[in-house]
Amino acid sequence: MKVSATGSKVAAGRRQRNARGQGARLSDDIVSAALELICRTGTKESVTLRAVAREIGIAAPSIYPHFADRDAILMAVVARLFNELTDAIKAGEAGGGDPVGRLVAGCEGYVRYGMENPARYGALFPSQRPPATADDHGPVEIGPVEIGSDRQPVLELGAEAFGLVVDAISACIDAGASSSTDAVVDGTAVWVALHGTVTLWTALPAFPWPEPADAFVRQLVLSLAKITSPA
Amino acid sequence: MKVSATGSKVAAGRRQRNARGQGARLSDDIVSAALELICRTGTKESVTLRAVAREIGIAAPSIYPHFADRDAILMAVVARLFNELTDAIKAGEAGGGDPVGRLVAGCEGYVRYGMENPARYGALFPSQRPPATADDHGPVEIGPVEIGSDRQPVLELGAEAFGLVVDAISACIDAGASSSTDAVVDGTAVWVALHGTVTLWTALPAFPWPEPADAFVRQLVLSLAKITSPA
DNA sequence: TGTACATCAGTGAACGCGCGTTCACTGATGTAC
DNA sequence: TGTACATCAGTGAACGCGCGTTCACTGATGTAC
Repeated sequence: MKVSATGSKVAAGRRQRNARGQGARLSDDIVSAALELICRTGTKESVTLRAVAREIGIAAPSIYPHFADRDAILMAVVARLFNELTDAIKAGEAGGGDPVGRLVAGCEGYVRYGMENPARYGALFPSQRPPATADDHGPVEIGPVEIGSDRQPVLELGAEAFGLVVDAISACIDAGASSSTDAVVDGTAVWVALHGTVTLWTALPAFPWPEPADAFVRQLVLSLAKITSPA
Repeated sequence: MKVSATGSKVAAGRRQRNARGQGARLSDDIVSAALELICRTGTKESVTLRAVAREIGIAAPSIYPHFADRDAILMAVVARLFNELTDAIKAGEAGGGDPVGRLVAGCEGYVRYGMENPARYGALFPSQRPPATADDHGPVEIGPVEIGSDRQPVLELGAEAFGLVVDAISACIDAGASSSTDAVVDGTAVWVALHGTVTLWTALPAFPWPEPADAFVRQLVLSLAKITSPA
């Protein structure tokens, strides 16, 4: 018998009705079930109202009092995942020693989280790209454009994770270990490289990636954060 | 009236039947229509057999003699897109002068292609991530895992583009302009950074990205390719 | 203390939609004799 | 030269499925009087 983070039962046939006043627990179970589906299938696509309901053992319409639609569920999932990612960076940093060690270890924590949880990491960012305003061969009439409504919140939610990287670089600058003159720009470069590493590595596992991953990440970070005196 | 690359008509109501012996033209039109859908919607998801057929003006079953299934269509689309990406890199390189200039310009061409054609670039790589063998909170029974069948070919198709980057770095090494001792590993680092730049930039356009993009890319490449004497 | 009532936390059937896929078919065009 | 036939390049109707969403409903539990 599986038990959700909130303690109520999940996925074992018909679910036991929450006690009066505890209706909100279903909200957590819905988010957990959506995350479970993402992990099992590797894609957000699998999160349909009916699949979520099936996973929990409720009727599909029971979701409506808790979430307006599919996007609202995904938004809650993304919020939970960004917390996990931030925690992974912090846990990494805690294992570093001096500022450079902390920066590198934090970035390794980021990449390790993505590598070990590819489905979770992949769910963090919107997969739908907006049509270019003038995509070649494109028709004049662009048609109904549905920007994923979970696009903007990613920025707010990801700000903390990004801030950790920038702060770690700033600490290196302050310690005289980095020649960077702009922690934000160089933090952006580091972030972009970490993201590319996670997404390409997990998307193309058959590519001859340099092993071990930690050493590869370390080199990336030392270069892009302009570290002058590596620990 | 729109005309496909092969000269036959596309999307204008009922399509005119191909002449005897020219049946293969429909194959190209199917791929073009799938690409058109991807560009218009920003996601491969929109490529359904029925949507493709609607786009061309044929009946849905008419696709079967040309493609076994949806994945076969997408595979053909990806092949076409990798050629475009490779061309973009080559066009960039052609605008560079010395080895370092060519490397940087080629990478700028890569990123420019991705930025200007986010839907096309996004379609190049499989969006589905494989479930981790031991995703946390995951159940013991993993369930039916559908690895996107377009996963492996990406490697072969992308090999040429990746090779261009590696060769450009090798040229820099040979010219004494790079302290790299492993063009493949450093090429991987560059590729990962370019990929991260394109995907994050287009996914999160509201992020305060450093402008101009070309200068950002240039810095990334100079650092990761260990260029010692920038042009 | 008893009881009527309100509220909570859902259920179950039904709708219309787009999808992949199958099946038997159609009509133009080339070719063998 | 005529004509029967094979082939090509598709069509149109139909199937069963999962989906989002709606609607009226149910049954347990707390609360006012």
